[in-house]
Formats: sequence, structure tokens, C-alpha cells
Amino acid sequence: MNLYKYVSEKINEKLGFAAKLETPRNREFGDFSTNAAMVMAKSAGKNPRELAGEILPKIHELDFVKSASVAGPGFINLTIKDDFLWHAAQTAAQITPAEKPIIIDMDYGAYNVAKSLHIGHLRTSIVGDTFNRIAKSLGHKTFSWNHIGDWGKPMGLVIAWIERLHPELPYFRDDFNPNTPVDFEIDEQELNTYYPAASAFAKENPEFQSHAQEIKAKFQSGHPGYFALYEKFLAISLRTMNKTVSRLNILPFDYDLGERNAAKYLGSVEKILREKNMIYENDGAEIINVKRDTDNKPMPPYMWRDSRGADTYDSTDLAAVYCRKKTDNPDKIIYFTDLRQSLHFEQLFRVADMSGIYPYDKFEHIGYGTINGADGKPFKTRDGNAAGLDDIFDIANDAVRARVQEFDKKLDDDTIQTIALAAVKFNDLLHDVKSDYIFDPAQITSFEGRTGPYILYTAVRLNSVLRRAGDFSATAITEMCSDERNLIMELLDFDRTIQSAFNERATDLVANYAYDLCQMVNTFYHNCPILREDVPAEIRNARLGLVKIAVDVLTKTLDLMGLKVPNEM
RNA sequence: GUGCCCAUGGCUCAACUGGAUAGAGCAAUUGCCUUCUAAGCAAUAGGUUGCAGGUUCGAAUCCUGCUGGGCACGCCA
Repeated sequence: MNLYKYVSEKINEKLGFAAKLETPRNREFGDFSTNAAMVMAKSAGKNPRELAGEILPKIHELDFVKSASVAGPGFINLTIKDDFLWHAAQTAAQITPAEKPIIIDMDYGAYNVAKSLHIGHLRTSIVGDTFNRIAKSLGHKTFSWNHIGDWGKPMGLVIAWIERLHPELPYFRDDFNPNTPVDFEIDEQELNTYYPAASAFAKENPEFQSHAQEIKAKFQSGHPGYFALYEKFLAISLRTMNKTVSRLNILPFDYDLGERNAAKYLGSVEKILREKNMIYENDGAEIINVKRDTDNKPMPPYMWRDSRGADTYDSTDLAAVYCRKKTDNPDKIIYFTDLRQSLHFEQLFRVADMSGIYPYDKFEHIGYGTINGADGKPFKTRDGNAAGLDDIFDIANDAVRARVQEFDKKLDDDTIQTIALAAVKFNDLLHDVKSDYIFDPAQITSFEGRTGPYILYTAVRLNSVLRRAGDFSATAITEMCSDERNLIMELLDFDRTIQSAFNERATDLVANYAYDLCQMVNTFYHNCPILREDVPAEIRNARLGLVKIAVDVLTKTLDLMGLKVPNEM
């Protein structure tokens, strides 16, 4: 049950006025607070406090209100009856489904073939996945698209690089027969070094560069040998990606379809653009003007083809929109990428709208900030290189292992990995999406305070209580202590938090909620004994009932963030 | 140059989108384990919310102008 919504609606019904319900920061002011009198006073031409006094009796009439009073400049503070709270808490873990479920295409991940995942893939994966889970939990139909980099120039470079390493392979012959088996295996780890190596080499060697371009052109027009080789390393890369998805504990993508798939639609899209006379030639390139007269900001043209006649990032992205419109016909298309791509997406949305492919106002770009090191600059590993995802995992794992040893505990590798992943993911989700944040291994690994391990630890403790308790039948709490009450109030904020997180596209609300909830749980746990021998049976059963609800809510919250709870910590 | 984002205790972040006495966690000091997992709980200290104006009952939040930072601005993706 969404207590806030319930109370808000009942009050508005009673007053015949849409006032904003607030939860006072200071608990002493009560459970809720309405500024209705202050808002109404203006039109009524009355003193807010006086008006509040007139409204007060109506508030008292509501059956869930224990007490209400006028305070400050004209707030009406109210406290909810304990037995009402207890009753409401029984359904605290339920998420109210969306009234109008919609279809949402979500674009996140965007992994690359023949290039290992790096720190830049972390936020898109984690935030995108959590938002996907939130949307699903509300009953929306979602499709996650991993728009992989599997086409174009990078593939030319990778093929050229393999040719350089293994020129004897038959793939490079123009008369290659796709039916002939080739005895050639590529090492997964090694493959990930190909594209970066080739790219660096190409910068120094123009001949290699142009050779790779040649290969790319032949490859895209159907060279059988190149294509056979491509399929070989594509399969390996997809396997690597799936491992990462599983290691990150994010939902499998509905589509691992990227640039290559989008390229199939370029012809259809170009036809539309030509019919609308949107493509212009300029400096040898084919461009689309997206500037509006009202723009007061830089708005370069959209690059349909570069001056070498090649398809661009711009063109495949538009083709991808066309494809999604055709396959899913979504009500929304949401992109989760680095904030620095904002201008690109603004352009894409305009072109899609102008061409009639997909309307501007159904697009959203959720741009996230940069992950920085302790020095405030983009996070690098100790050797000064851009950090790979594996580096991040290793750093976190090592830190957790060290901590476990420090406490003289014995945990298996799986548990350590689970904790390390929680540390990384929770820290990522905790921050406002669009702001940069500092990834400081030392801080994450201190494991005290607002961290993933703290959250997991809380869940482990609660699970442990339930395990020890065995069967029980929950009874109502007759007299609530403040710790029980605070916990119940927090539990009743769950549904509201999830709704807000979806509406505001703010995944950090979920992480912050998890932390607040855990604080309440731990205070309750500390002050309210449950299984101790001196605890009377009715209190024990009532508290066990509360623990059960807390576990349900916390587990759902953790699920939304893609965190797993270990058996012990 | 143009535009976008940001600025909150020593550090990292909140503040439910305009509400009451700006909250947490690190770090510091100090209490609490023969009783459900002390990776916990509790207490003390730490603030003119970058600066200056404005809007109103009320501003960290909205507007204007500064200052200081990050980012983007046609052939990278």
C-alpha cells in the first residue's frame, strides 16, 4: 500500500481541494503535513493560521487520523493511528501497477565487438538495467536493446589486424569458399586487444589505415572470407558479453542487435529522407540541417554520410530508430548514454521527427556523468590506463577479501564476489544519474555506512532471524514502540519511492531508499529483541511479522537494483 | 565565442522538486557484545548552502548578474 497516496487522496477528497501532502523532515511534527490552508488562504483572503483552524475539524473526521494540529505559518500536521499503520503495512511490499502500461524501448549497454568492456559501460549497464526492472515492476512492457558496435570501420580494422597476424589464413583470399572448414581458433582474451591495437596502429600507418578501409568496403558488400571470419569472432565476442551480463547480474538483453542490424534499414530510411528532400551535399559529405530559427545554441548538421561516402554513427542510429518503430512500435524510446552525447541525441530526435520516422517528444535521453578517480579526473587504473570492467571487479574483489580477512571471517569466493558487486553497483546507483561521481576504491571498500555491503548485511541479518524463528503466525502489534513505528512508516514509503523513481527517471531514489530502510531496520533490530527468551510470545510473533514484511520490501528493493543477498556475511 | 551541467560541514553525498530547526555516511572524540550476525547501534563536535541582488507568507531549490569548475559545439563512436 502507498500510504502517502492514500492519505493525500482522502484529505483532498475531504477538503475538496488538491493540496500537496508533505512528510515533515522533523518527525516531531507528525507523520504528514498539509499546506492546504496556506495555499487556500491567498484566494480566500484569509489569514493562513485562521483558515487552518477552520479546516482542522474536517481532518479530525478522517478515520485514520489519530491527532492533528495547526503549526508554524499554517501547516496542518497529522499523526496516523497505529492500528491503521499496522494494517496498511501488510501490503507494503506491493507495487501499484501503472494505470496505463506503455511499451518502452531502452537502449543501454552498447558493447563493442573485439573490445573488452571498460568503465564507460558500467553506468549505462547498471542504470539502464535498474530502470528496466523498475518499469517492468510497474507493469510496463520493455525491450532492452544492446546496440552493439559490430559493423563498419572497427570491423575493417579487426579483420585487417587478424590478417596482419595470420596472413596465411584462407579468409583473405577473394575466392574463399564459405563451405571449407578452417582450423583457426581465436583466444577470447586476445580478441579483446585486437581493435584497440589495430586502431592505434592505424593512426601511425596510413597504408594499414587505407587497407582496413578497403577491407571494410569489401566486407560490407559481401566478401565471403571476411564475413566468415567476422562471424567467427562475433560469436566469441557475444559470448564474452553474455559472461559480463551474467557477472554484472543484469537482465539478459532482449536484443543483441546493433549497427549491423540497423544498417539493413539504411536504404528504407534514405528513401524517406530523399523524398522529403532533407539530405544536402556539403564539402563532399551528405548532411541534414537540423537547426531551427529559434535555436540560440550550437546545432551542427546531422551527418548522413561522411565525405568518403561511408555511413556514420548518425545514420545507423536513425536506422535503428526506424527498426525499433517497425519491430516494437514503442510508446517511448529511452537512451542511457554518457551525458556528453546529449547534442547527438538532440540531433537524432530532430531528424527522426522531421522525417516522420518517430516523434520528438517520445524520445528521451538519460545522460549520465563521468566516473572519476579520487583526483576528480576520469578514473584510471594504477598504471594510468583507462580502467576495464575486469579491473573494477578485481579491485572491488580484492578489497572485500582483505576486509573479510581483517574480520577473521571465512566466506567463499561466490559470496565475496556478490559483496564486491553490490559495493560497485550500489555506489553507482546511489548518485544522481547526471552528476559525475568519484569512484574511490578505498572508500567503497571501507564498507561502513552508505554502501552495498551495509545493505546486504542488513538483509542477511533479517534472513537469519527468520531462519532461526522457523514457523510462526504473525500477530498484530498492540503497542508500538517508536522504532517499530518508524520502520513501518519507512516500509510504507516503498511503493511511493518506486513510482517516483520511474516518473522522474531517478534510479538513485531506489538506492537511497534502500539505505534509509536499512537504517530503520538496524535500529529496530538493535532496540527490539525478537528471539530472546525473555520476549513474550505475542511480541515475538508481532515482531516476526514485521521482520517478514521488511524482508519482502528489502528483497524487492535489492531485486530492482540487481543485487543478490548472500547466505552469510 | 555559443550552449548544457555543476557548486551544500575537512571529504563523499542527501534534502521527496517552493516548506518549519539543511540531513546522512566517512574522518575525529566517546559509549554499547556471556542474549536474534558489532560489516551493527547510540552520543558529541562540525554550516552565512560559491558571491551579489530579485520574486513571496517562506528560497539550498525559481529569476538576473558575477566568480570558479566539468562538458559539448560537422566527417570519432
